[in-house]
Amino acid sequence: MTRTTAVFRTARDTSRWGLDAMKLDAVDIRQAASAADIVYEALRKAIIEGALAEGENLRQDQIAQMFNTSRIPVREALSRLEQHGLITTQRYKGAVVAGLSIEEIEEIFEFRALLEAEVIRLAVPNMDRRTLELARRHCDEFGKESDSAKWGETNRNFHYSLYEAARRPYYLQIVRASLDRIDRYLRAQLTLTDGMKRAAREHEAILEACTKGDAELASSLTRDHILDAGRSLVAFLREQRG
Amino acid sequence: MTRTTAVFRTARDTSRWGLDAMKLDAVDIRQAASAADIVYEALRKAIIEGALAEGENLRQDQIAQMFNTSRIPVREALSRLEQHGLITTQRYKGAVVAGLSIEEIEEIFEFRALLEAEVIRLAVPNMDRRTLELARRHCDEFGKESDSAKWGETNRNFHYSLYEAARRPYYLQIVRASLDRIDRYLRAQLTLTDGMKRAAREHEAILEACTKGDAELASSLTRDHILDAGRSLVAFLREQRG
DNA sequence: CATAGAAAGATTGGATCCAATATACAATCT
DNA sequence: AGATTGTATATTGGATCCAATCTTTCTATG
Repeated sequence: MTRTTAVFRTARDTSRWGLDAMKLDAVDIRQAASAADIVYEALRKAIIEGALAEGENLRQDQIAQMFNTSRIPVREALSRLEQHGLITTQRYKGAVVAGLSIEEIEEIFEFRALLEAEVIRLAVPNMDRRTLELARRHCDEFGKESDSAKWGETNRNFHYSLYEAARRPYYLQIVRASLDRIDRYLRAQLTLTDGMKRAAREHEAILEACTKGDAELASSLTRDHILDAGRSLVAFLREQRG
Repeated sequence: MTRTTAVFRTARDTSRWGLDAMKLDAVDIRQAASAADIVYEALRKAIIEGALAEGENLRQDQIAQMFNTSRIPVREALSRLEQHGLITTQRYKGAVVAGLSIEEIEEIFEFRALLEAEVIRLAVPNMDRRTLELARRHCDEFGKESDSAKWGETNRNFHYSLYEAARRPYYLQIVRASLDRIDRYLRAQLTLTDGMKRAAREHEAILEACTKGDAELASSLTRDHILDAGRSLVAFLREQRG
């Protein structure tokens, strides 16, 4: 391992040798993921996609064995998940996948509507041809996917490709976190209703407004898109939960 | 320590004995803070109040010794601080108190204006007499305090006492996190300018609008209050940083 | 038989130890 | 001298061990 480091250290200064010719990417080796990063990302993905049911118990030892590591990185991953509201923990009792009440879900949708409507309003003036083309490609993906996991991914890609143009990293971080919290419920509902077709239509309309440069229209469409999704999800859950 | 635990364990089941008569508060002993909680809160407070300068190095070992504990709880505390954006860490290099660029500060103020204006709009219809009286008391505190740490605390108390009425825990969590990030800069500026007097006047106006039940006015006053503070802070920082 | 209380097992929180990496500095070569 | 390489030290990441607590099971007793 010491050898490996030495190799990279030498490789990093490309001023001499013929290294330039090798066209190595300027990857910063130090950003390599830690064990905690890997565990965190895996658990986050599992929770978001609904692979881990809400209320499910997360035992440190068990997770550690899954990832062939000790409990220390697992604890750090769990700590991060708790900060993001994806799990809840009790001292000496452990962690469970967080479940959301219908009221909490309603609040998050209301919040997202406010935030994302503003983000896209700020984004529209900055959208260049590349952004719109990228969003167009994501938008076209919707027709093809029926798997809810992939659909959810495409949904994120579409919205974020537009939101990026707002150049508001802090807003986007919050948007991401709030979507993380309700994505499972959204995906579960989309597969069981005609929500996907409806969402696809609304995405088309949003993209069109962006292409025309109509920030206000894009904003209000986004707002309605989110509120509609929230309403039908809540209706679905009330049915399901009784 | 074992003795102490035994005492608590016995005290917890109040079914027997004459404990009911003692009118003990129903404090859940299990919520007692862990070492990580204590370290986290202390560091968070220090960063928010500006006691720890931005860029300052946070050594795990050093902090552990300060709190008479091992590095494990310290690591967890640092992890939480990083999730909240109060510090930045690099693998094998450690943690430093996060600094914000002027652009980032502007973005956070813009974000807060959007969010808090909405929160207070939602809150006004729910404000009862107790809420308004509490806010009034906090508002009256402003005249007395000139210490920036206490002023900052009073400022939070005032705003949150109104925001609570919105009954939107998720919104409030985000509001709190975004204020945490810029509080240091705000406090530093307030002590050096006449910002405190101005803020006090604006607080009076906001409280008055709430008392009258004018949600739209309270919302727009809050929005302006935050944007004004942001603008003068940014001007101050541009001066200071050159 | 039901239930309070105690013992046993499981699980988390924290301490200590080892490994991996970074930084600072001395040694060496041109 | 200046650059480069090796080494020593400091610091973080991860593994293992112990203590504190929760949960379950068992037992005694009414």
